[in-house]
Amino acid sequence: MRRKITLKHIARELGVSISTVSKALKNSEEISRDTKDRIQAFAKLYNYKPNNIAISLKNKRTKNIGVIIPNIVHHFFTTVIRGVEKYANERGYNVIVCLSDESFDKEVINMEMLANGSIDGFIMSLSTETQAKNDYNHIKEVTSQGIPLVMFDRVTDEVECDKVIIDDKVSAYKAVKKLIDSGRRNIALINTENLSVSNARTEGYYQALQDGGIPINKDLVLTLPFESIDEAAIQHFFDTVSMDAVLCVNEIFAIYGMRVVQKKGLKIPEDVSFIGFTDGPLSKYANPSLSAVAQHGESMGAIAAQMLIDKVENEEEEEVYRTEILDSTLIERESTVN
Amino acid sequence: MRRKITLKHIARELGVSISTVSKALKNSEEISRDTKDRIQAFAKLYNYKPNNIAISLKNKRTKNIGVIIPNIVHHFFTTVIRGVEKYANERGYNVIVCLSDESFDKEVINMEMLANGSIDGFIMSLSTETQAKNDYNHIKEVTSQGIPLVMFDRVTDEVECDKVIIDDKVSAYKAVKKLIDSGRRNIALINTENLSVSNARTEGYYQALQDGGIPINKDLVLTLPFESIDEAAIQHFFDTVSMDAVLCVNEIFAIYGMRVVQKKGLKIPEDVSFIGFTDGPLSKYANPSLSAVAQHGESMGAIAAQMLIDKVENEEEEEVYRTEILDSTLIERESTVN
DNA sequence: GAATTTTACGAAAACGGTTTCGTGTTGATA
DNA sequence: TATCAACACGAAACCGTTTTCGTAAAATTC
Repeated sequence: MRRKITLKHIARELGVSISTVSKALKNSEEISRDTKDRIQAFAKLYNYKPNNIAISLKNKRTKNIGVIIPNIVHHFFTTVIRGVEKYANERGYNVIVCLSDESFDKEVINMEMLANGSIDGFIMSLSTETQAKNDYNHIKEVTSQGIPLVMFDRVTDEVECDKVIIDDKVSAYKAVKKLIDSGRRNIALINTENLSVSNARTEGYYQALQDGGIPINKDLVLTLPFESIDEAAIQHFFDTVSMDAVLCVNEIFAIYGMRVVQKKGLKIPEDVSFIGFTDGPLSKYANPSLSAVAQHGESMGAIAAQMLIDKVENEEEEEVYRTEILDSTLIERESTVN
Repeated sequence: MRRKITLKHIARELGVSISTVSKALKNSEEISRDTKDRIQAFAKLYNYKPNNIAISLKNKRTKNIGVIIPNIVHHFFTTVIRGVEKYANERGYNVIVCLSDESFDKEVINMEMLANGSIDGFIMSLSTETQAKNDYNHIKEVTSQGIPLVMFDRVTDEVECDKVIIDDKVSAYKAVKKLIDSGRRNIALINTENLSVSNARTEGYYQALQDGGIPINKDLVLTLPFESIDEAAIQHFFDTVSMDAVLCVNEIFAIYGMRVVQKKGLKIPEDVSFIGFTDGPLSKYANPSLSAVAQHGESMGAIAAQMLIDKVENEEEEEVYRTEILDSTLIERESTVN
């Protein structure tokens, strides 16, 4: 077991000082060609690589970025991570992933753990619990220490920092408008409690109906607890309410809704159109395939990473925060008529 | 912007030495009650937290574990990460995720980056390119430095380390046997090139046919390039070959296959049964829902993390390596008859 | 009251690097 | 030949901890 070699080893072995070795390996002008050659050859032979931790301590830079997300078993977050990872890697950063599991406490613990020197900055999306509690002190604590933060998707106005989001209201608006334009009048909505993005989508839904001159009917809105598939509630909803289109704030609700509707002998999209939020494999491979609002998670992740690293590397910039609003795309598939 | 406070600050502020502060905060017997109280109160007031990097350097322990996977936009790997993260977190470790993107080069770069002190050990699953190349020097390099490694799912005999896998051969065998027992005779297989797990599953498929007294017909096997959905090839396969059951080495092939079969007017499962590998949301929400071999990624991740951390923390144990073989479960849904 | 033991703290080394500054040798210049 | 700059290198500080060891002063013992 060859243990990692250090500058000290090389110095001792070659009878020079540590500083000389360090300089030689950086090809410093201060060191003679001869000595540099000897040292570089030796280092190469023993595959010397500087210790990241020591460098981090010296530079007060870890080249790690912390990503805190509520859930990783969720296609959207997964694509965001991929975007972050790809971009960060290109700029020489590693990504430490922490899952809050939609829990406030875990979010706090994870942030505190990473904030003590492990990372240069955070990228995060709020847990539902945090959004419900509306308590952001742990986050303010971190930003007040000067640690850069970029929030994405599930954000809050309570914290001043860079943000990258899609305009959920406009996205929902456009989706509903599409349904109206294709002649639908009884448009239902299945949404979720306590979630910033769900609320924004709901606003867009109402706005589109209003602008389309369609009276609002609260019976057409089914609100479910966070992403729990309450099968009975969904069944009951479709049994008691009649509609010709449904907008769902997530994929699962839509997929499950389509099942129920099909079981009732209705045709999709002829009798009922469906549009889901957050395009993922489920939408793509559903039968019929599901029209969906694509959020482009990978770009979102890459942009968040770029904003973060730019801030990390530009020391003492003026404290000005940006909110980047990304376009969403309505991907039309079999569950809607063209 | 309150910058992070250090021992040095506290020491200067209170007119004591750094060592005294350090000891006081650890409640050392060496320090008088009075002094300890003063220091602890001060530290609490300014929310002192020791710097992780400095501790890592001192202890030669980072409390980070590196996870290298080919792809994160893949439900199975996602569940594994979740398992790793949950377990690791409980034991006070953070998880650094790197994606090889199925590329040999990225796998090498990521490992080298992390191996220079950033992590205490690795958990990894091989990229297809690495498996195709059959070159594991980067991995041997790391293990020879004494860095603990646990491989999962896509493993190789070429590297000596702990492993955690499911018995893909047996799993496939059981799935095919199930099909045979339900009366199917023309059982097709859709697999993929250059992938250890796909090969093992293929072996199980052949073995089950043989043991079931069913002659092997190579026409019933369609081999596709890695996870690319060659729609034309799949279409052609189902157009030219007739079968009454299909085993697929991944979800996507199965889902897509079911589509093609349904479009041809055949009924699932009456005319053709389908079983997929790696149970995920796609299988669960497919229409009809897809029977699948569940790999229990989350347990796999948790077990891998446990093996790794145990090794990391048990310094100089005898070098004995274990391979943990997990049971898979055939989850029967609508795509097979009971 | 002298010798010894506690008590309570500080100095310094160590982890593995980087970097500033000082200095003994050269070789060139006047 | 005396002076001085250039060269090539080493000492030491520093990043933020932990930990060993040394030591004044106070307390105890005889």
